[in-house]
This record gives sequence, structure tokens and C-alpha cells, in this order.
Amino acid sequence: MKRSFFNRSVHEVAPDLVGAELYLDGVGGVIVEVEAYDRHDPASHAYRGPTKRNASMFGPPGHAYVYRSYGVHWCLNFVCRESAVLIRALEPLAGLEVMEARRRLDTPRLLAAGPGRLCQALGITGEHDGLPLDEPPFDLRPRAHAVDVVTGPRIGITKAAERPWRYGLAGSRFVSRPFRT
DNA sequence: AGACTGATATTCT
DNA sequence: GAATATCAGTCTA
Repeated sequence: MKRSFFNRSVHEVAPDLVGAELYLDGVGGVIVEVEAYDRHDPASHAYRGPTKRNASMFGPPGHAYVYRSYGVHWCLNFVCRESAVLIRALEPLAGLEVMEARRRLDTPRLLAAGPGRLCQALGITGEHDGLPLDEPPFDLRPRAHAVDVVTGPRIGITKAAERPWRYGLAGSRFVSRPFRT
């Protein structure tokens, strides 16, 4: 993935990430669900300006923003311009055994169905915050062919909850929750 | 199926 | 003190 891919509006980048492939040290698969969070979005961590936690969101595009959710789980984002795409779900393709061990024998369908589960399956922690996405351990590849992308309201937020900035791979069984059609 | 709960870092009031 | 871009467990049915 070229770094310029992320030097665009987050609303262009997010749908383009559906169908892309993400691996960490060879473990990963196809991204099937993401959400966009822009600079002036009340639900975005960038909304109120820079803090210690969200510093990566105000750094250069094409890097990771990893934060702790509810004090428990890690969540992975790809930084655009003072904005980010939350990586919510992935269809496992490589390193199934590693993911199953990290996730305690989950069925493949649930290994990376949700931002917290995905980080656990791929071994992502706060140590990955701020790292560039075009260097190891990341391996991020653009999608190889056209895919059908579906949209819907974002999950688990209360502010600006009506904005349809959740994007998914049509028909995928590996999303965190089904898309209404 | 769905409702509820605990875990608990970071930020905001 | 309260809310939060979550998830696993447990209860009720």
C-alpha cells in the first residue's frame, strides 16, 4: 500500500479499504468492515483536539493509531489527515492457528469480528501505536479486484450515531454485526 | 434470542 | 464522578 493512499479524505479512504489485505508478521486476511471518523465528527477522538492518547491521529497519514477501549481492549485505526479509519473486522486467511491460540479456540467466524477481537487475533497492542503501515510488522495490500461495499450507521456510539460511515464487504459472514439492507 | 454485568484507561465535566 | 469507537460471561426464556 502506497503512503499516498492515506493522504486523502477519510471518507474516500474508508470504503477503499474494504477488500484490502492486512497481515502482521504474516497473520491476517481480508478487511471486511471499517468505520470513518473525521476531524469535525463528535464521535471522533480527534474532535476535541490533540491529547496524549490520540497524538498519532495528528501525525502523518499512513500510520497506525492504536488506543485502549473501555480500559480493556485494543482498537486499530489507519490515520488519514487528522482523521482515522477504525478497522472493525477481517476474514482470516493466514495464520489461523496463531489466531486461534491468541483467541482461545474461537471459531474462524469470530476470530477477528470486532475491533477488540481483531487486535487480539493479530497481536496488536499499544506498542504498534504510531508505526508506519508500509513497513514490518505491517503488510497492507490494496484490494486486487472490485468488490461490493455496503454502508450503514456506525456501531457502539451515541454521538452522531446516524451518520452512515460504516463500510462492509457485501455478504461477508465475518463482520461484527450484519448490515441492514 | 435477548438483557444485564464486570473489567477499568483515558478523557471530560 | 461519568462516559466511552468493547467483549465475554451469565442469567432469563
